[in-house]
Amino acid sequence: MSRLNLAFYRDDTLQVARALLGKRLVRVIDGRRQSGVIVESEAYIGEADRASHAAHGRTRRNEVMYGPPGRAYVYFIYGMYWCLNVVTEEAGFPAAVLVRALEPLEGVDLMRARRAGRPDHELTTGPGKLCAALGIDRRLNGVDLTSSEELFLEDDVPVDPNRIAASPRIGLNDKVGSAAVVPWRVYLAGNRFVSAQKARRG
DNA sequence: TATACGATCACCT
DNA sequence: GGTGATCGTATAC
Repeated sequence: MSRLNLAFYRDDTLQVARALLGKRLVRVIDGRRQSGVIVESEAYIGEADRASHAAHGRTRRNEVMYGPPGRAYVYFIYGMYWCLNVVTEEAGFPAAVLVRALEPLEGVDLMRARRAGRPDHELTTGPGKLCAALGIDRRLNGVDLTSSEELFLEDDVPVDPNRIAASPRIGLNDKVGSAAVVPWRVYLAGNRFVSAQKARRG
């Protein structure tokens, strides 16, 4: 299994969002691997994207998005959840892909322990859930995914492009205008680990 | 210094 | 269908 390299992340963000589907997200804690296949992601592209954290320019919070590609951008939301992004494109241009859902593969026992009381099919079916399951928090913000020993991505089995579906991104405020409707969420159609709260398009 | 709110989730009816 | 939890961040005073 080979690790994704810098060139993978430096690419066009929408391309990376699609290419991440089927890749393996690996978290290593105390030498134990916990991993899952990415089945859902969302692209956030530049300051012109009004739904992006970079929509109002560079701040201490979003500065990792402005840095080199291949870094983890981990942010805190709603007072209790963490979300994981991978930074894309050239340094200086703020763009990233939010990892929204995983199909668990390795270390499921550890994920169950961190998500006590949740059934297996709800361990990683959302951006907050997967960070809880894999023990991802602010300590990993800015980590270089091309060299880190605790968080990285690997190649896995190729995905049939025909299985990739797209939809508007989830959870955006109406105030972001047209950014709320562009189909920058992508996912593996039919996969049971795609996040699916309520009825949802796509 | 104060305040409003969010790239969510779980639990309620 | 609706909403409370809970706090870092941005922005307004």
